[in-house]
Formats: sequence, C-alpha cells, structure tokens
Amino acid sequence: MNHKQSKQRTRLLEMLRNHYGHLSAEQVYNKLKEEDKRISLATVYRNLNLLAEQNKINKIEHPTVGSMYDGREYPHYHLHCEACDGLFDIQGLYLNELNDKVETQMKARILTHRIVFEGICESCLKKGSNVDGHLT
Amino acid sequence: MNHKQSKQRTRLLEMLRNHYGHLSAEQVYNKLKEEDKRISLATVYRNLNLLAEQNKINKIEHPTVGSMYDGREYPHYHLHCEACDGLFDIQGLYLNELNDKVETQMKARILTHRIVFEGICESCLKKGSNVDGHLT
DNA sequence: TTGGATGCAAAGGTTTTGCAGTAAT
DNA sequence: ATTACTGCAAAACCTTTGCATCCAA
Repeated sequence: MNHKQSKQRTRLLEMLRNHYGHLSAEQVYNKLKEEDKRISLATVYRNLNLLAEQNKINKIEHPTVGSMYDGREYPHYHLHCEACDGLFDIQGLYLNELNDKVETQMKARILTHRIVFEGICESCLKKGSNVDGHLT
Repeated sequence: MNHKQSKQRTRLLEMLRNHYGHLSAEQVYNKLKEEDKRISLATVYRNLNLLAEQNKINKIEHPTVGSMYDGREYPHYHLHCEACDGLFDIQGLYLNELNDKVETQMKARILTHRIVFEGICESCLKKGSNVDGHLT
C-alpha cells in the first residue's frame, strides 16, 4: 500500500516526538484536538497503528489502561508502577544479544523484543505507598 | 479480602495447570463448560484476574487477541509469532539480575518483569510465510 | 484523476459490574 | 450466620469498520 502524507498523520507524529512520556489514543486525540477541533478518534487510531507498524512510534500494552504510545526513536524498556499506574522509560539497557539467543534457542526469527518491569516507582516509594496488598 | 475456595476457581486453576500452552478467557470458559455447563464467563474473568494477582497463573497481553493465560509456575518469557499469531514459551532464560539492575538504575522497587519477543516461529519459517509485509 | 486518508457514526470484541441467589466457612 | 462467590444480563471500554467525502500526488 502506498501512503500519502496527511496533515493529521504529520501532526500526530510531530506531537508524539515532542512529547516526553506516554499517551493513550484518547489522550493523543485530545491533544491534537486542541489545535484542530475537526480531527477524529478513528483517524488517531488509524495513524497510531500505521506509525507503530512502521516503527516510527512505540506501542506499549499498558497492563490496566489499554495501549499507550510514545515517540522515542531508540528502543527502550518500560517500568510499570503498580502504585500510581505510571509508565516510565528505562534508558541505556537494551539487550541486543537477547534476540540472537532466542533466535538460536527457538529456531525462530526474532525481530525485536519488549520488556516491562513491574514494581513501584521512585516517587511512590518515597510516598510510602503500599499498593493494595502487593507490598504488605 | 478473605477468599473462600470455590469449585469453579479450583477447577479453573487445575485445568490451566494441566494444559500446556496459552488460553484466552473465552477458551478457558469453553473448556470448563465441557465439564459443567453452568459456569459463566464472568466467573472465569473474575477468577483469572484473582489468580493472576496471586501469581498462581500468568497473564500475557497478546498483541492482537487480548489477554492470554497460562498455568506455568516458573517465570518464563514468550515469543509472539507475527505470522500465525501463536504464543510460545521460552524456557531456561530468565534473567534474575535484570531486576536488580533496573532497581538500582531507576531507584525503584522491582517485583518482576515480562519479555515478549516478536518474530516468526520455527514452524512458520519452514512454511515460508511472509507475513503481510512485515518481512518483505 | 486516482486512490489513499478523513470524519462520523455504527458495530465489534473484550472485560467489568450490579444484583439476587448460592455456597463455603 | 456471614460473607464471599456465582450466574445472568446489562453496561462499560477500547478499537475497528463502512461509507461518503476530501485531499495529496
């Protein structure tokens, strides 16, 4: 399929690139609507899926909220805080060699991998949250 | 909350423990219904969530199908095949040290982590699938 | 001009919830 | 006797899709 360039897709990508952190489709939609009321949620979903397939953005399955997106261009892992439900980037820890290892072991072809760490983020630790029993 | 033991929950856990592979909530529901018509999907969901929270079963976010569950008792990673959409266990490759590493780096408390590898499984490679453009 | 992209609304699929009844402790 | 658990159906949610229109190439 040949893709044309659309204002909506361009703005969406630009917005994600300039936004640090993770956004849901709905949040992306709301942010874009601030500039142009006429954009639709369907378009946001269509473009998020397209850009994620093209690896121009990252799609992360958030354990409780649905899919989240970020515009980082380098591969990275995520920390999901069970207390505040936040999603945090983990920098400088991408294990390239893992793909080869699994490729050999599974006799498969590995394209990429994702890691999500589960725990309590720095800020929640300071607050002394005890997270509905997980930590008690 | 104090939990009582119910027939439904017991059977569900037992079934998952004896079933090798991954099942969706719907599939769990159908399997359990074979033995007892009267079980409900809501009960299946409630128990899957409960058992996953208690770490008695694993919940894996399948990229396209929704949540999948397995009854393995040891931690392991998964391979998602983009061709057949299958989910495969990866044995003997659990990196305990990763948790410490991230704990230090993020000043967080890490409880666990999950890895999903994306690629093409052995069987699909043999079939020479070329997966709707991902590999072309 | 042509085919991809959009907006809108409707539909789809998965998961959760309210409630009255049932069963475990 | 309590209180959690169940079944059922309705509701909630997130995401996708059909279609007529619009717009980029």
